[in-house]
Amino acid sequence: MSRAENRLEITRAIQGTARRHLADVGPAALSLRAIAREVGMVSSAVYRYFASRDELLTALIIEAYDELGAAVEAADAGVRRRGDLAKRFLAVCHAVHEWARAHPHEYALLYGSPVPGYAAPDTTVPSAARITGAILRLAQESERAGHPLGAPVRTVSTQERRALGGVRPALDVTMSDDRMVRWLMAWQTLFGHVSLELFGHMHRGILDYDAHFQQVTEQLAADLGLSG
Amino acid sequence: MSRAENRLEITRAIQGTARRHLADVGPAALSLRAIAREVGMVSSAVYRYFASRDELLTALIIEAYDELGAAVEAADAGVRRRGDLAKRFLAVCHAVHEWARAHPHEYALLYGSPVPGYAAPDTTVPSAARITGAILRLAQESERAGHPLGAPVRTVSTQERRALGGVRPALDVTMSDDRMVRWLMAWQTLFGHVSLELFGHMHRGILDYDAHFQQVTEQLAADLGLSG
DNA sequence: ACACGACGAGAGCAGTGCTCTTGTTTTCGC
DNA sequence: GCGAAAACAAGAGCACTGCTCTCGTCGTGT
Repeated sequence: MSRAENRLEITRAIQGTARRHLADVGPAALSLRAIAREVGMVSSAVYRYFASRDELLTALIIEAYDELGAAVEAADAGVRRRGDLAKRFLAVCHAVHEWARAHPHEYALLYGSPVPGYAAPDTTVPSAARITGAILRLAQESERAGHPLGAPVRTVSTQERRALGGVRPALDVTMSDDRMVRWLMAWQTLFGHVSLELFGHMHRGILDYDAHFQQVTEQLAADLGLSG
Repeated sequence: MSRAENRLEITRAIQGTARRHLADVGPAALSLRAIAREVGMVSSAVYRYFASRDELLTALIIEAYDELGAAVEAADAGVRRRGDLAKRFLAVCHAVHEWARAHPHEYALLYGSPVPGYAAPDTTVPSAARITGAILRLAQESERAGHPLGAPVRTVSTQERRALGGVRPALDVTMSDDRMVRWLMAWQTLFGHVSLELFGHMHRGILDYDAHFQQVTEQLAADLGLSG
């Protein structure tokens, strides 16, 4: 085995072990030493592969974003042929919900509190944009199909018009301002629901998370004008 | 100074210092030893006042919930006399938004990722319920005033009806199911917006957070049927 | 007055991220 | 093919962390 191959394999072993530890104990309790022990190295040796704990964390963040992004895109593609935009939107929402519930620590790493002293580098941006991009691409298709919004939107202020200016170039989508407002609200509701649920704020209030999520996402689809 | 007085004062000094450290470095980096140093004690002495780091954290969580709860209630009370429900709702939303921006680490402690290995005890529940309670009390008043929802809600499924069963006893409010669905969605949108903003997910997309928040909350008020 | 309990200090344990040095092994240029 | 250079693993060490245990000291209720 060549040196380059070996390096790749060990890097993968470290990241894989880190991933499993992350799922077990969460990002804040991730121990580089414990990872090294399991891989069969001494802790200092890990620094040959990742310059710091933060760099390892960045790799895990990108991996998680890409996994969630792939899940979302797969869910969309799975119903694209025989489904209308409402079905596709619901599939995307459920993909986010299910992935988050299956990987609560990874979800917390992505959408929970930022790790203190850690600032995500720009390398994470493209992977992060996959999820929001997949959602807003449905919005764009909806507009191109000429579907009106299900619930009307108030007049968009000029400040808000300016504020929205960054979304189109960042995610490479185009649509009217009022549609973007509704879809951004749906985006916030979706992640608000998932975060509040996963972080325990629905405890003893909502008795059936899945039923409530179903109701909320169907309502979002109706507000967006997706239900035929 | 009697022993009991002294104990109270030192307890407060520890919690106050902890609070300042929390605002500086965030919950995960909270160091009991550093707090002890600043108070002028050795770390082991702190354990006379808080049985563990987790117990200190619990005290901070309750303090933060109560502070946010008080801010929300004050915002509501401030416009109650001369304002309709729309103004009160907007005041409450802005209170949450502003408190979160002024105290990002405290907000993260409350609504961000749970601290690993820490489970919030039931003592935090009443304080946590103040915020959601203040919001849903507006919903109740809106219903009692006979205001219809601004955006209609789909038929509430029987599963969802059951799922909502815990909200009324937990927060001591009553309202119809469809109204509760809309208000819970508004609750999710509000905290979704704040979390996504504070945790960096609107970076380079939304160029003016305040303008967008204004637009979104006004839209929520309209959907809830609050705007006269 | 005295015994008990509260208290602060200190040492110590097991763990952390990270750095530096040391010895070994692989790779590459001549 | 050989020697220099780079890559690598290991270990010791530093400054931390939460937490426990012990040991004197001092305030307080009986």
